Amino acid sequence: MRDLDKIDREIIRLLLENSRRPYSEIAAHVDLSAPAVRDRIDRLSELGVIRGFTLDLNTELLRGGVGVLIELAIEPGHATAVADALAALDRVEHRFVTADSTVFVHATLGSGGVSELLDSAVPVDRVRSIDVHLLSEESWSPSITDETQLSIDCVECGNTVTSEGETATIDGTEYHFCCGSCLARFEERYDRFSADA
Amino acid sequence: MRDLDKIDREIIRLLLENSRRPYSEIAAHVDLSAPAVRDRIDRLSELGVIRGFTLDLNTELLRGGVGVLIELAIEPGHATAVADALAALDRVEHRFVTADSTVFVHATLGSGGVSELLDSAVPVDRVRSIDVHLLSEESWSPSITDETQLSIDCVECGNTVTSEGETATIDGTEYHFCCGSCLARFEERYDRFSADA
DNA sequence: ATTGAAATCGGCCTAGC
DNA sequence: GCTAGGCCGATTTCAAT
Repeated sequence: MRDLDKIDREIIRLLLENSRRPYSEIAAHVDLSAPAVRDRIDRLSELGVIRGFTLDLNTELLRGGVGVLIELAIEPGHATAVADALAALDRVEHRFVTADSTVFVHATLGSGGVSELLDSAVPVDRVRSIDVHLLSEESWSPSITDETQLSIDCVECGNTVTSEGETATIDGTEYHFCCGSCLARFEERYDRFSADA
Repeated sequence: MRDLDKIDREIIRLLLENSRRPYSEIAAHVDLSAPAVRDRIDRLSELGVIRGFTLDLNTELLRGGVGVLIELAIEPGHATAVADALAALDRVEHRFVTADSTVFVHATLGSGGVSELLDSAVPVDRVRSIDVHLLSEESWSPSITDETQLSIDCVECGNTVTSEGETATIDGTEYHFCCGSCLARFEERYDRFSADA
């Protein structure tokens, strides 16, 4: 498994700035051919590093309601479940889960307010407290630093996959492993599972 | 000034999903010609509703440091200034300013930790307290609802510009006004200012 | 209609086994 | 010496203007 190199980071930087840039323009910047740039972008997409191409909207010019940051203190162990339930909601733009089991939700309220937003999605008995911060300003400016590296977990043991790791495509899906023995163990389990089914 | 219509919102939705979509494909979806779609996207960009085309990166696969949400309680009246200072930092991805003068900053820490990040940018004497939340999960899913409308402030009086408002281009810049008299007042001041200079 | 970009393909080069 | 991965260049198809 190759890590991100300087060129990958530069391509990401250029696409963060303008994702509609033609491959040929990017190619000129990083001194490669257009197909090579495309290959790298495809690879970054398959890896999941690039989740998609999207818009930077100025939400301050759009009025679909009031912007809020909701702070939910959750029973330990249930933060991820609550966060997942919130992910499905249209009005929720960001979710942050903290190490101490608090969920921050950045959302736009409709006329129904906070209760309309949360009631359907959040299991009340797991929530210890709710704090709603009204927002007067929001901004977003994504970036990537020169130190940014890949951080992929081995699907077998959970350790971080280094450049010595291995990648295997099984039934059309790519899986990443930290070492050959994790790959072997995974394949064995996979074969057993497939045979059962 | 025209407001957002159903087609504008559909175009935004399609671009949020994939900003590299060709105009022709969008055109087929909304039943217009490709140039017409282009005109609308240009208009949305000029209005500032679309700030740019960018990437949705999976930060959980990228390791440039530790993700944190920093909560800064600021002296009333200085929140915006502090937020602006933070905007320039590379490691800061989001900033939220609340109505009660708290600034939330979503950032990725380098080896220098929080102090390295904040020391250079934040005037310490304006900060009442700092709270750092370590993040274990982050997610982003932008969307636009059917109720979303434009919300542009009149540059003369600050009121919201409705569909009855007026737009004028002065020295190459577009300005929006809630009514004709605000436009006239603005132009008069502008001429006086230009004459002085 | 013209210009330019995206997609696709065969072949080359390099690193590693 | 063989394989895999990364890149190039040419060509064809499709989009932008």
